[in-house]
Amino acid sequence: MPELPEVEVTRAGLADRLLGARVRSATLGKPLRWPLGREVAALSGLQVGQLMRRGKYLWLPLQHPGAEPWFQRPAAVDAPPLAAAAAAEVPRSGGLLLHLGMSGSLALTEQPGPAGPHDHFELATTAGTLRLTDPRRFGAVVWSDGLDTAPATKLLGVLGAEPFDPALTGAHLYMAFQQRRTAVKTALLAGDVVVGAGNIYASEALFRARIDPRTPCRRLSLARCERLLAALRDTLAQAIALGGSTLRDFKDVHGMAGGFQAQALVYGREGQPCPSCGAPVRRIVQGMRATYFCGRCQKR
DNA sequence: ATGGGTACCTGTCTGC
DNA sequence: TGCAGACAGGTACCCA
Repeated sequence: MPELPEVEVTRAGLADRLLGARVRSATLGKPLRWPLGREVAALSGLQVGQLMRRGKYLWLPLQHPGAEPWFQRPAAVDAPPLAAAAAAEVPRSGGLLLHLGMSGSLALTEQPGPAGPHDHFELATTAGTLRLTDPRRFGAVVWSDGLDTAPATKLLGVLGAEPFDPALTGAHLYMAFQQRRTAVKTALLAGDVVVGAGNIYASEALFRARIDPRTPCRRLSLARCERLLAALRDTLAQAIALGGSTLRDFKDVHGMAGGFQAQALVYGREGQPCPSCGAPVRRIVQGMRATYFCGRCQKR
């Protein structure tokens, strides 16, 4: 489910509320994509930093608040033994890397009800309880000591550019695509050139750019790469403004569905008239994923 | 190295 | 009504 807009809507809804909160406890449900080790038991007392997004991942920094002045003591006297004891019990500062997979969503509630059968991770904090609901369990919660250490480096290192990075240009797309023989839709989904477009927004952006999703990357001109990047940015920005897309599972942090799916021009609209020319929208399968497009408006 | 297919898991919808 | 099968927003991994 969650593509970049849904993850960004989630981040925006959580960041301010969680900033500075202290972890009370962490609870695991059924296993997710990767095991979260015994770090979970030692998260209590850590303080939440600025929630960030990279691609479809969220990074929740958790820092040891030892340097915080909420509890004053003569540091010179007992700092060494206390520091040694803390180091043995509490993980080094780091954070949780979260992924929503296909069906995940996060909610932060002050008074959470009992956990449901699809609630697989819970972080109780002084700002409320953060809960990950994910029926298909393709999502992930992983501890990393930092963004510059494993496993964060491994997971994030393969990601392409952020679509809204002002340094990213159509020329970058063009150069990267010159090396590729795959269809442009497949390349967008792969996310190693530009991140953020999943199955919905890849189809939507290609429609808006009037590019046939089957076009081999290396056949795209510079002008069409520029058009594609602009269309991708427009599509993602519109989706973020509308709270993302909800096909079935996605909810924002308040439990509200997104609104973009009603604005989809081709995704999920097989046989319906193209909003531009009226020809029936086609559905094909690329890389075992459905692709929707207009065979008349979108050119190879 | 690139690129394709497989696997992970559960729920919902369709057609017989 | 029951049931098998297809399909669903992602992505790491294995093999050609």
